[in-house]
Amino acid sequence: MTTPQLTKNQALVFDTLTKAEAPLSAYTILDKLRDHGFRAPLQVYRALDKLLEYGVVHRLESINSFVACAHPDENCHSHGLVAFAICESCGQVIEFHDHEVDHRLMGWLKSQKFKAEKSTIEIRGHCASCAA
Amino acid sequence: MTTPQLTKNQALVFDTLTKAEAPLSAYTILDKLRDHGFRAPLQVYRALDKLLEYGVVHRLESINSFVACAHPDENCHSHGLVAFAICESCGQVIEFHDHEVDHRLMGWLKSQKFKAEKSTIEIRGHCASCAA
DNA sequence: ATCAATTGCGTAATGCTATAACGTGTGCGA
DNA sequence: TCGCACACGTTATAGCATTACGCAATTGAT
Ligand SMILES: [Zn+2]
Ligand SMILES: [Zn+2]
Ligand SMILES: [Zn+2]
Ligand SMILES: [Zn+2]
Repeated sequence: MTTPQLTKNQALVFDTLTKAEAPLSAYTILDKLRDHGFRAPLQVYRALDKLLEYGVVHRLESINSFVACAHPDENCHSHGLVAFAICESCGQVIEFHDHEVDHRLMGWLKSQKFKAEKSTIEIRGHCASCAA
Repeated sequence: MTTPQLTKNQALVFDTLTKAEAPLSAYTILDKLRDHGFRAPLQVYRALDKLLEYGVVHRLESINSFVACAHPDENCHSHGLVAFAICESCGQVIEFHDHEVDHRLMGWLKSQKFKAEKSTIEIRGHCASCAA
């Protein structure tokens, strides 16, 4: 998927996520963009939907938040699973890919004749800095 | 973790989940239990918290729902990751465990000095019956 | 037996997350 | 010019989860 030119709203949301040091909720993004004319949640959600579609943003299901893709250049996303380690202290997210895990999971799913479409792999815990 | 005797509310919620053929949201559980005296979401959430703690119920983060554990007898949960395949047509959930995936993920996390505490692995798609 | 601490329960209020429904404007090809 | 697709703005609503308060039952010393 090649990323088309972003619209104004999409660019604002993407910028906000890119500059953030931790995942942001849709409503947090909304608050950060009020000065730029954002007034309603839907403006954020609509932009996020497109950014997710383009693959430049990920949604973290376990914390209802969004994060800019850490590997926008690699094309891993098209043929592999993405996993996230999320620090519950500082919020930092490490995004990673592992074809071994990928193959193993896909193999199991295939044996069950389950047709996979979307995947979520999220590990919550504490990062090296925060693990005291 | 050994499961203590369930309280009345906990047993009602657990029963509801056990009988269900698909994951249920907290509010759906609430509706199903109104005849048994449930009036507020908190009654459900409190019971769910305990059931999750005992490991007899799982939360599916990607669909904000809860499901009874499919392997209540095995003690896999204590030393391994749990994964779910969720059919978006019929709602059916397949719960499975794979030590290979487990080791691989944990190895990676260890290399990052990340201390894992909770994990979420959920694959959404279509089950064998629904995959037309 | 009594007191204190813990746990569960009931209710009301609130907060956070996400979508539905409606209408407007703009660009672009038929 | 018409029709269509798409982005946008606004209001209202739906869905998910927690905070806060008080009371009752249980437990476990003293
Ligand atoms: Zn990515
Ligand atoms: Zn951290
Ligand atoms: Zn289980
Ligand atoms: Zn199905």
